[in-house]
Amino acid sequence: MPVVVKLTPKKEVTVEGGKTAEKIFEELGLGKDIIAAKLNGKLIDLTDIILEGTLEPVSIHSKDGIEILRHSAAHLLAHAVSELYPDAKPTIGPPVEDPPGFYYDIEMPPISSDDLKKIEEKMREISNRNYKIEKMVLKKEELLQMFRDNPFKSELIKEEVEDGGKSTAYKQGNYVEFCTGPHVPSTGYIKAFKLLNVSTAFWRGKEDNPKLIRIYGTAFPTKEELEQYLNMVEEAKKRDHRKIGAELDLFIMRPEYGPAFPIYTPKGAIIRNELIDYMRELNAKAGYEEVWTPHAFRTTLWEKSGHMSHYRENMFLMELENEEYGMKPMNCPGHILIFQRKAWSYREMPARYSEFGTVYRYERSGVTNGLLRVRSLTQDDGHAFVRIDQIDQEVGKLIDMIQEVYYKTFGIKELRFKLSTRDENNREKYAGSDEVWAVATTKLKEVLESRGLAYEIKEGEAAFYGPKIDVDVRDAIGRYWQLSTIQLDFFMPDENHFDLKYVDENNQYHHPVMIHRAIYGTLDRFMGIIIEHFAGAFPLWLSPVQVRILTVGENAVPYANQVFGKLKGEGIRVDLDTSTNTISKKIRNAHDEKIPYVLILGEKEVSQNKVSVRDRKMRQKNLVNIEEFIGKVKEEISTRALEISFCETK
RNA sequence: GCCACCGUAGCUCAGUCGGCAGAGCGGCUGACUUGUAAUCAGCAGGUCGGGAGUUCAAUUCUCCCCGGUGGCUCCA
Repeated sequence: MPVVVKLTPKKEVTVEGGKTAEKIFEELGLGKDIIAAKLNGKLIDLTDIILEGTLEPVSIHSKDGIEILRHSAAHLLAHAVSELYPDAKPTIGPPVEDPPGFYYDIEMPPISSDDLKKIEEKMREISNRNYKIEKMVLKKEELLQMFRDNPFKSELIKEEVEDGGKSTAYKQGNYVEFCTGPHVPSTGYIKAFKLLNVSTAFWRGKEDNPKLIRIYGTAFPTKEELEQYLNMVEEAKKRDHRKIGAELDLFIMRPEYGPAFPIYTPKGAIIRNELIDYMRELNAKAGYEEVWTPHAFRTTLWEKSGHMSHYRENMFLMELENEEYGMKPMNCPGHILIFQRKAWSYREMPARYSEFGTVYRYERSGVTNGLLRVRSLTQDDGHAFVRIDQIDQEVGKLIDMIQEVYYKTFGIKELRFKLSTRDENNREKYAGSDEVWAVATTKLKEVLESRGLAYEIKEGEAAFYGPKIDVDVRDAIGRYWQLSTIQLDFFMPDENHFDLKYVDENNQYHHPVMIHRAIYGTLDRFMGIIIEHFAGAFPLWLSPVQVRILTVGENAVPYANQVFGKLKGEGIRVDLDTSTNTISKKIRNAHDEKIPYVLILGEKEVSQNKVSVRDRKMRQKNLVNIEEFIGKVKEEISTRALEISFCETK
């Protein structure tokens, strides 16, 4: 029977079937980098016999090929562990796309980083033995017999293989894996790999299940690619906001007095305040009225809002004069009190309140992280109280706002939109009627789709009070963090909670829907993300010091003072370095501090009443008029330009 | 909270197989008065995260605690 072999998307040949994919490719003269095949679009092993269909070679350099390589590398890891620790019980070990690599969860005694080296050596040894990786097709009973000593694999076989059905296992040397494959042809294909770290995980992610050792590693088709990746990781570590935050003196932590309570220094506070000013402008444009609410309330409020029953473990609570108080973990109940102060007409909806509200959440000790996960956090919070027919328009405006902020103003392109819906099998966990959920979820979906945004649906991740759209952004080392959020809430406005109302044109009362939203998410996490995004080289409007004046020789000092005063008078954040350091040293310091522009003032500038401008990208424009420079700088600041461009030569 | 690793000067890090604690940068002082990515010299700076134990002697070994990092879990 004929097999159509697609050599490239355009080039096809037809060959006779009935032999292995490997044989077919070999006869067509394909190289050794072919490690698997695709039959009618499905990945298979080279050793599979092909009868008919469309067959494509899968190169180790392709996306599929690399995934197979990493999957096989995970097996190699489990194989090595099994040789070194005969009692170890491998569970699952998948490839991971982001960050690129793989892991394997194994039940075994805890290991150290020295052990990791040993395991890696053993992997190399097994790779060099170049075992053939052989596929075995086995009946369910045979598989259960084969893995009878491994309760994890047995559980998987019971679940995944039908009674009376068959599945596959792969054998390399004495090591056998229950796995559907495909895999590289032999262990010798896995050459460029490295084990990265060890942690723990729970079987199937449940805290009460057995604890497993998770070993992370990565693998690439070539040693060069592996090296390149490891270098990239090293480079990324230099952008870590904790490192840059200390170097540029933006914030400090004093864990002995307040673990995960960030303290913002003068320079960091400038960035925070610039971020606030910008968002304040956007909020005002979007119809939000800024409010302010206290940092603590009696727990009577938190009981009414449901926080005492749903969020108590994360709250800072205190008792005073026999009354219990709680630091606010969220701003919404405060905003609800503001909404409740008067009667509302349908004509006045939506009502919108915003607040840069600092909230306090007791996060478990192992989860905090620099500015990215803290216990005191300031949200660019806002609540819109809307009629149900206004949901889509309101959400649409927020999506536009998110896009403007991230794409345009900050140049952050890699956003991950998530639509979190309720778990349809557990409806009782959620508040509100089926109809309302259906309408709200559909509306959110439509808003995303009408804007052509790719999004992931996260079933079961909705808040109990309503579905939501979240936006995640990556940090320097590739972890995703949630920043923006748009949450629909039918719960707090209802009659069992705050019983919020507006009256319609027929004099009927309705509950408004609450939209909880934050664009940055929190100033803290957002600052962490942009520090890494810009690697500390902020756009001019955000830079704590926008211009530094450097003098060459003491004769230039009076003139430098004059220029300094002029820039300061224009509202530019400027400082002055008249130290006796060499000009080289002053430039180096400014560069290390990522100061956008430096003015170099020496004899020439003094005598001609000009300035020489050098930017942090080492571009320079000599002897220009001060006014010209000031004009351009002010323009870059007021337009919140992403790039510094004064020294650009066209 | 769980597991592994880590904690030495403001920062980056060396060091002690148990015997008076080191460097570079930064800071201070002085000299130099400088033209595009580190001028030279001197000085100061440490309860070696905290507590307990073993020891003639602990920064080093043991235990407990605190904190950090990476994961896991959690994340209204």
